[in-house]
Amino acid sequence: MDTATRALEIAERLAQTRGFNGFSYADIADELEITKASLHYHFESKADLGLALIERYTDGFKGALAAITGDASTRLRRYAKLYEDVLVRDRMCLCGMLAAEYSTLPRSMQDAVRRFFDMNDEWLTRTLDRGRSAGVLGFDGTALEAARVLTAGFEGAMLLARSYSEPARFAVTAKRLLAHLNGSTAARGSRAKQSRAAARPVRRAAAHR
Amino acid sequence: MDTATRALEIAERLAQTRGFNGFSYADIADELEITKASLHYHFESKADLGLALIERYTDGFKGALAAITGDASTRLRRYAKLYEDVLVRDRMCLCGMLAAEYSTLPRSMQDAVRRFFDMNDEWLTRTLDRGRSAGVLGFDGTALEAARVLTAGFEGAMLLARSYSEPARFAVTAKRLLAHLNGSTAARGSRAKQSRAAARPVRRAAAHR
DNA sequence: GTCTATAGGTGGATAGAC
DNA sequence: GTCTATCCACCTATAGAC
Repeated sequence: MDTATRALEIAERLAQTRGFNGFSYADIADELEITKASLHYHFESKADLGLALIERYTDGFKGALAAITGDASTRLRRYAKLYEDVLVRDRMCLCGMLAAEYSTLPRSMQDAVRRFFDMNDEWLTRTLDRGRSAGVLGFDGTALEAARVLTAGFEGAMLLARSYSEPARFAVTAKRLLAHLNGSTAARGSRAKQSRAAARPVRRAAAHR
Repeated sequence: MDTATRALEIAERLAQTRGFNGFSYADIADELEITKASLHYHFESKADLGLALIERYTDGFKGALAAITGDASTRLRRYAKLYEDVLVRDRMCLCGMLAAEYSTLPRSMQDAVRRFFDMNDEWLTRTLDRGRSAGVLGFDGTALEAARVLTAGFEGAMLLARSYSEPARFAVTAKRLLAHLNGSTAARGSRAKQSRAAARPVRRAAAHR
């Protein structure tokens, strides 16, 4: 692997764990065992490095999405798994992290972050629409709205799970977010407005406080 | 207002917009029109300032939660409104922002960030449980799990809405997240697994792509 | 491609006068 | 409480030799 790529892999890990403003050329150079000056040969400025980082990440994600098969319900579970795979490596979604730092980023990086989320919106919207048409999924409103609930929920769940070092928090939340779309479960069919707590004691275990 | 408090207000705004690692003593001192040295008189270290920031924010939020009245459904809408009020001032939730930077924060601040989310978990869990018992809300699983779906969704929606300068993204997502709990709406009652798209054309306007 | 050396700036923090 | 002056570590970035 060439030096530029190795630099990107190190930078990616640092950006996902500490944020783009949380690491420096020195951190990367030290790990590569080259000097900061040499690193500037590969990436003239940190903004250039950052842009390359996002575009590489987006391409990788696009490839992962393209590799997802199955019916809509399965696809969504696999989509959630992509996030979970990032989290279990103790990382935040790169673009979720950059979204937090958004106002401090150079314009080129801001635009690239948006493109990542736009890509997610498109993939999810398509998947949700097809799932609903096929009768596999059920949800109100537009598919785009439902897509954004998922993205917000997944990104937020990652953010919080990381603060507690509890990847399971993500898994539980992701599962429930997907359950809202899964019209075919027994739970949905049997649930009513009125208090059914007493009727389903098994699901009430371990409530907080 | 005394200097320390004014410093905290400025720091709070900067932390919510740029992150804790995105501002410096110089930024605050410049706005206050005092020197950095004077600021160190009020807050010996940036870690001290950061801790005071979170504790003040948490206290304020706790007060806002205590002031919320109404049935469970109304309370949840008002809870969402608290987040929206932050967002429309072009800010991220302070602790959501700090959660992103979590691994770079001093231990004292990390613990305080967790306490903020623990407080939210408790308030939401209590509200959700009461709402379900009263028959106002309907949801599967534990109230704690449902609470965390809301927190994750709200924090994530704020994060994304800010990257697009579109507060409406938050409002739409928040509304849908709450709708999942509102067993009494006509939508829930009428929705089925099978594709009902054709039956509800009015809700299908403006799909993405 | 990688190095040494350095520029020019900013970070948080402290000493001590007023 | 606020100041001047200063420290030292770190930041991104560049010039120019090898």
